[in-house]
Amino acid sequence: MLIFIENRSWKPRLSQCFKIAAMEKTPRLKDIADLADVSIGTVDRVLHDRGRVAATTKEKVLRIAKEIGYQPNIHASILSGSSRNYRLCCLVPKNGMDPFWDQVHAGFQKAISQIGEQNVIVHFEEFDLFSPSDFTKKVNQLQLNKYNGLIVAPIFQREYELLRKAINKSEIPFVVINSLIKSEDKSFLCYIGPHSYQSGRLAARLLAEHCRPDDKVLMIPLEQDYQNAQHMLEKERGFRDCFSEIVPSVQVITADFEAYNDPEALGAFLTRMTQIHPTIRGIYTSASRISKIAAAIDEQEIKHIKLIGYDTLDENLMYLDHGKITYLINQNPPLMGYLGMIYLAKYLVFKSRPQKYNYLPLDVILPENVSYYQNHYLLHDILFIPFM
Amino acid sequence: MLIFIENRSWKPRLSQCFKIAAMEKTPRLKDIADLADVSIGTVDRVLHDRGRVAATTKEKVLRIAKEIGYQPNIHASILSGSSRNYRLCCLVPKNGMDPFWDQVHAGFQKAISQIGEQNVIVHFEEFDLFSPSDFTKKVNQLQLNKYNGLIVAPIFQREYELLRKAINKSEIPFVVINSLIKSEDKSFLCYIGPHSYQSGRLAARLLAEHCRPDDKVLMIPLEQDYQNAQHMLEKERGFRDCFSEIVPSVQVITADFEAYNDPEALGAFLTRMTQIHPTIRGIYTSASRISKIAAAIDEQEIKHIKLIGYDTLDENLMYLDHGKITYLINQNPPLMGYLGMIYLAKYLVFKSRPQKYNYLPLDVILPENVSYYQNHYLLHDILFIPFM
DNA sequence: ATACTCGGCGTTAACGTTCACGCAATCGAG
DNA sequence: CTCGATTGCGTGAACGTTAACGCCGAGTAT
Repeated sequence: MLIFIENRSWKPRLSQCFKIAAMEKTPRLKDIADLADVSIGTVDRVLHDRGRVAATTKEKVLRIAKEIGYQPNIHASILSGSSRNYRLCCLVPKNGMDPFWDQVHAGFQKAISQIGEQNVIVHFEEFDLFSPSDFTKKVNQLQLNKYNGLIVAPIFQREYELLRKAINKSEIPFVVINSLIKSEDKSFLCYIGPHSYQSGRLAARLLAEHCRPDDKVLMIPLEQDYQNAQHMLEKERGFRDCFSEIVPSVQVITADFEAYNDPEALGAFLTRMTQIHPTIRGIYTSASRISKIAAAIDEQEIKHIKLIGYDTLDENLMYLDHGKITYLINQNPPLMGYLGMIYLAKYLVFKSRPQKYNYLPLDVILPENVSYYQNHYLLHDILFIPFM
Repeated sequence: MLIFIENRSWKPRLSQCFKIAAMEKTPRLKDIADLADVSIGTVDRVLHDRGRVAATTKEKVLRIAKEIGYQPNIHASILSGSSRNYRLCCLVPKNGMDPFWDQVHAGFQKAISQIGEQNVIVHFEEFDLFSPSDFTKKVNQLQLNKYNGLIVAPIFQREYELLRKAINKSEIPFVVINSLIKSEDKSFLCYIGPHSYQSGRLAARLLAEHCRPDDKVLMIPLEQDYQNAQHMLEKERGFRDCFSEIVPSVQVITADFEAYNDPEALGAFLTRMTQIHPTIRGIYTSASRISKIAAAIDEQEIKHIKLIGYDTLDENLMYLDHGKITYLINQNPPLMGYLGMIYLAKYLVFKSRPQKYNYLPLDVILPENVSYYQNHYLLHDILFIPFM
């Protein structure tokens, strides 16, 4: 559809003259205003729903805007509003305590470096990954009304309830990352993180391709109190479902071992398991600690056993290179941090609402393609993008 | 470093008052101008090297700009220059002839929809994927001086030479996608496409994990005149290198079959091969036509044979779902088109020079994670981003 | 001496959007 | 009937950068 807009005056700027010949102008507020016989200010009030406009005028403006396909000029918008600013708060596990969360923090930093120009200030409220009480403490000292938005990792299911109620009362938008709590409450702006069930299925598929009819596979979560972590249970469910669908004859054995920081104990445990179940073909760890298994397992036992786990942590990569770990599944922690912050900032700055559920890609990693998934590949080039 | 800038007047806009308390302003042209005792116009001339400035003034301005860490405001810059425009030309295989290139075109379209605001006009000059002479014809009717930039897929090694010389004479920036021609000439702005050698290695690794000592693997390129396509040769080299490094006892057999559109002939050929080499464990196709093998191969023969190939074409996905194809490697054709255009546009609009070599990620695809790599995942959210 | 060119610099309109402010008309309460 | 509140709308400054234009003075050619 081509609409002729009469009222545009052309000054003899050379480049503009060229432009007339080359392409039509994109419609502006002014064009809507002219067509609707109102002022720019009125159009702006309509489009931003700032009230003080007659119902008929409003309708007319909206109709015309739609007809001529108005799209706001994001650059003008930012430039104009460049004096506004927003305060975000990140309630996440401490940086420097856990390699997984360190990578998430790297993603945050990447996002911050890109949205800095947009007048977004980020405050970190970090808690101890292994201490529910520390989480509660940080929640209590959080002054929600100081912020325009919140990013939260609901690591502790029960303790998180407290925060949720406070957020709902204050009505600030919040983004949930890493895991979804089973709850009726869907008031979050969006979720960004792995699809745990699917992730378990993918691991199963990779192992299943190697299994013969009477093989067994071992699942060792390596997570403290994993029965209380929703995403761990989902992974196990996916893992088992996939096996029972594609190679039902293979037996899946779950056996957790929480003292994963003691290599000798873990080694003894693994030796015992392989003796009881000599046809074990693969071992799956649903946390990111598969390197603990690789370190503890006996050189001989591993010959015909495939190890699979999560994330490109340095320890994991070492064993992947040595061939002790066969596959890693990348849950892309930097992207989680990056997108969480970007989406929230975009929502505040541009009022652009993200998809509600954003499942991160599950990348299968082998020594030959690992380089593409390290160092936030692609995030280097792709920056915070203004769009509505 | 904190610099106090005296001369900024503050109008009583509430949000701005808040801002003073919250953070320092980022330096503007005006701040440089004040410190250097010149006008904005002069500073702009210096920074854009538009001449007409005394050497001492120029030096002074540059020094101050560096000292206060001046970064141009990209939004103001675009807004101001929004009347400029740029013309790009895409010299690529026709849309609608080949599923791989159709996906590349989808990436182009995505990029166009995002850079449209930036006043970039894209013209397509499409040639027949299977006709070197058509390529030459299109090159000859191309008026290079009409464009500010070029994107080219050098499918035909020899015929491409002609174009290269013309480009070099005209000195317009050009982006090379899909494959790198072995040539001394490195004058292109950047390359975007697969790392063919590494791609072959990855395929080898995936198959090798399934091989026992005396197994064999079959490589069937399924490409017309594949000896003349540089990237095909690279893939084969990578494939063989990887096998000889990690399981040297496995024999790699290359056997091309160009009549790949005749399922019966291909089926007969495969039956013959499996009879001659009964221990074949896997078949690798270095073009994106692995579905042809899946369609032609006998149900019985495939039981213990893993098929691996490239790209998420519909035909390939069907056989992946059915379990006939075990792995697909995604070379991400949409991303190739997308980035090619984005990088060129960014270079023209923002003068930001991309990395010279951009190798696309090699994603391993199974039925459980295929959804993440279809429909240009992520490109939906991540848009053309202004940055310098 | 006059008419130029041109180096060096400042001024200013324009890009499209936002939002505070202010004016006029209308409404409702006293 | 009057006064304050509210509704509906227009005006214009501001955001930071770009580049056309024009002025001044020094140098050069006639």
